[in-house]
Amino acid sequence: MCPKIVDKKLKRQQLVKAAVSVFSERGFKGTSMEEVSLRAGIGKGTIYEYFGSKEDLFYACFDWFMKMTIDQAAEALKECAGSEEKLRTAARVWTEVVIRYIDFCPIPLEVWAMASTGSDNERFSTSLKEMYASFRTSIEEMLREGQSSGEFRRDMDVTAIAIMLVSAFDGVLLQSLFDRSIHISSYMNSFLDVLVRGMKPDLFEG
Amino acid sequence: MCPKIVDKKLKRQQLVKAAVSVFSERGFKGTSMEEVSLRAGIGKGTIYEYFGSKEDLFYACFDWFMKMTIDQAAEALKECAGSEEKLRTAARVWTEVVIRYIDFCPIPLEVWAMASTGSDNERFSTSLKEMYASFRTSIEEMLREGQSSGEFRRDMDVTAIAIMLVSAFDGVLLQSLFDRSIHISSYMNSFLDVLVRGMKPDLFEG
Amino acid sequence: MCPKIVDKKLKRQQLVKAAVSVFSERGFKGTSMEEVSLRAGIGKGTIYEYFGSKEDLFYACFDWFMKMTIDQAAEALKECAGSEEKLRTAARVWTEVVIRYIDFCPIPLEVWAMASTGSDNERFSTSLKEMYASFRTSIEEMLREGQSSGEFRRDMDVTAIAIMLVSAFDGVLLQSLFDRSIHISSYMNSFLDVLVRGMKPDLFEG
Amino acid sequence: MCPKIVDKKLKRQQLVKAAVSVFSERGFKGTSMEEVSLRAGIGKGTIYEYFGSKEDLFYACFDWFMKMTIDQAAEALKECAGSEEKLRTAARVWTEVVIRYIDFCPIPLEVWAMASTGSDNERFSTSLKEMYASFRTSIEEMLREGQSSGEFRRDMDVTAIAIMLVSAFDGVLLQSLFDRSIHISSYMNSFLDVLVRGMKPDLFEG
DNA sequence: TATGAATGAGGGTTCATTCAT
DNA sequence: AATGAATGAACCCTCATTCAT
Repeated sequence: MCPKIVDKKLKRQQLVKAAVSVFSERGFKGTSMEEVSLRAGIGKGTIYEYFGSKEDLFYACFDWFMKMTIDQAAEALKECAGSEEKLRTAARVWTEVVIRYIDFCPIPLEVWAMASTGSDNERFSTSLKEMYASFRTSIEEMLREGQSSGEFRRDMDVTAIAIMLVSAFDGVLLQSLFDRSIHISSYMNSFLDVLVRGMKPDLFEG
Repeated sequence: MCPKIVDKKLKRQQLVKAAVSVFSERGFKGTSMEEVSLRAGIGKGTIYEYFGSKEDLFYACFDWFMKMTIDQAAEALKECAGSEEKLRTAARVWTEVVIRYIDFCPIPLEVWAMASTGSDNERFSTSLKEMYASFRTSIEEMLREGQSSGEFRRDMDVTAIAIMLVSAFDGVLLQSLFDRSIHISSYMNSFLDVLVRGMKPDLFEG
Repeated sequence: MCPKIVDKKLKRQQLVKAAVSVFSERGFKGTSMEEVSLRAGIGKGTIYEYFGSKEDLFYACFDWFMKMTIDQAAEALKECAGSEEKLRTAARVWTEVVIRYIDFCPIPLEVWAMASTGSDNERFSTSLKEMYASFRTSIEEMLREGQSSGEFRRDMDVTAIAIMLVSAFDGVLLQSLFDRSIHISSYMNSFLDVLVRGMKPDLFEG
Repeated sequence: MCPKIVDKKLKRQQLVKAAVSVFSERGFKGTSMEEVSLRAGIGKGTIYEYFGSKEDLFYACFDWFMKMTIDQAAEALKECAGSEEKLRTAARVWTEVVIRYIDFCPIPLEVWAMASTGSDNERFSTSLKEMYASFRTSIEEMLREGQSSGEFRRDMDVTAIAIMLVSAFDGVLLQSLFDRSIHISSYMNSFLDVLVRGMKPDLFEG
């Protein structure tokens, strides 16, 4: 008469949480649906009530990671005033995410690997491209804003800087994974010091 | 007395070549030994005459990629004079390798993913760490040389710059994989223009 | 909430039954899990729901044979009075088991072979040794009982007789396997007639 | 002009010797032709110059064991006078063979296992049957001789005793394999003491 | 005659997915 | 809605045998 009332949204989230931890530890192919179900404390078959396939589940995990990152960045950038401050804030947020969620960082790495191989992973490469485009555009805007305001010199290739900054951000994620003793926070700052100096207008220009 | 005479070294190399192309397309787990054997034009069992396991074969592929990169860099750096030139040359070599071998770049990516998950891949994470340490040290040396010669300012964090540069290099590899339309060469140059400016001593210092 | 309900114990037993018949026909190495699954009328993968490996399955088959033999012997010996009667009953039970289960006797033979070669079959050799020790001890007890009661002479080497009797029992199993026309039952009796006569005290002793 | 002169007989024997040791350690299926060739110090393909198949090679090993046993028995029995002495000599020879060649005894065991399973091992079961028939007949003859000479009583089932004795001999081989601490020699003697007493005519018969 | 590189059929095992309950 | 027993395709690896040299 009255089927069991279940908060499917909530259960789905819990399932993703369990899956994230397993995928992070074992990688996509190394993870079995059975282990996910055990970690989540539910039956193996039940996963398929929430996700159509292992890939769907994995995609949800990646999606969680992406959204979490974007949210944190948006939140932090809301209150920033100057361009340089924004840039440094973006770097700080990314650093914090990497440090805080380092255990789950194998997931985006795995997605990179999946997107770069195989042709049937349209979904992953599309998401990745969108995310990158979005990040890059954000950075570009910051830089352009800085140019308008006179904070940054006008003769620099904004797109290039943006792309390379995003690259550097990805790179520190990678290195943090293999060598967790690296203090990416201070490195990132020292690096930005130099880079920002290179972006400042010449003093005598004015 | 007179068994079939075969150049095992050469055949091994050809096998690695075939394996590199399959692993690049399908990833480690997605690659079957059968497909490698077909691509190499040999029998499935023959692979095991040259490599003890699928993992061994994959490691050989990664090793090939690593050595190839290092060799090209060493070759190019031999004739460089100034520190900035060295830095730019290193960037150029990396860019060229990425462009030229973009189809095989999924392999280091896969290795990154393997090294970050699972604990039974000691070999891969060790190699990776060594390679990173070596790259970082090379860059550090260039920077320090520049400091000694007065090309670069003394108050910058050499280690931080080195780590972040290596990160940026890795990052462009990643982005190139997902968006092959990116002109990493020019981006890399523009980026270095800015960074190097930030590393130059203040004019009025002297 | 209501998964498929299966009597796993029962199904496990049925699986062992099927496996016993295949292993008997083809030997351990000659048996494929596929054939076992076909004989059992289930899918190949299903076997692994019940047994962790082929060796586990085989061990279960041997275990079944051992336990069955021991049970039958214990049952029959319960009602025996005299020592000679016990001895003859033990012989009869063994004979009956051999005749009745002759088709499955290759299994203990295979275990013998496995236990005598290779060092990674600890489990099998341990079980075998335990079983032999148990059999030998039982026989020894019968003989000693007979000595106490005056049925058997005191100057015989009880351990030696016990060991040799167990050996003879094994031996008839072997010969029955290769030549099924042998009437082991009557041979066993005739043999015991002679042996028992040799074990009786000299008439004039009293 | 003049092909290398090789003593094929000798080389064949050396090959069998190597094969015997490997088969004994690893069993038939567990032995690879490669390991045999290594142990024999020759090329893998060379084995096939001397034996048509792995089974042929194994058969040769078994044949070596059989012939060796028979030869030793024949040699020892040549000089025996009385029936009991012959019986005891046969037992002693068997015991010595088992002790001396215990490391190679897995081979007849393996043959038993092969002959009892599979239908395509005609050769092995035929040889086994012949060997058993021969052994049994020899024992029977000894017993009958003893009956004729008055050493043994006439009312015993000679065939039964012979079969059971052969069984007991096989059995001690088995037990020696699993428990090498057993002193089969003394056990065999003690056992024969009892059995022979049971075979002696009643004193007052005469 | 001797060799060992090459082969490919075969087998144990895993696991995403299905479906009866 | 939830479950877990069942499945079978897929895959890594072994190894007896062949054959070019």
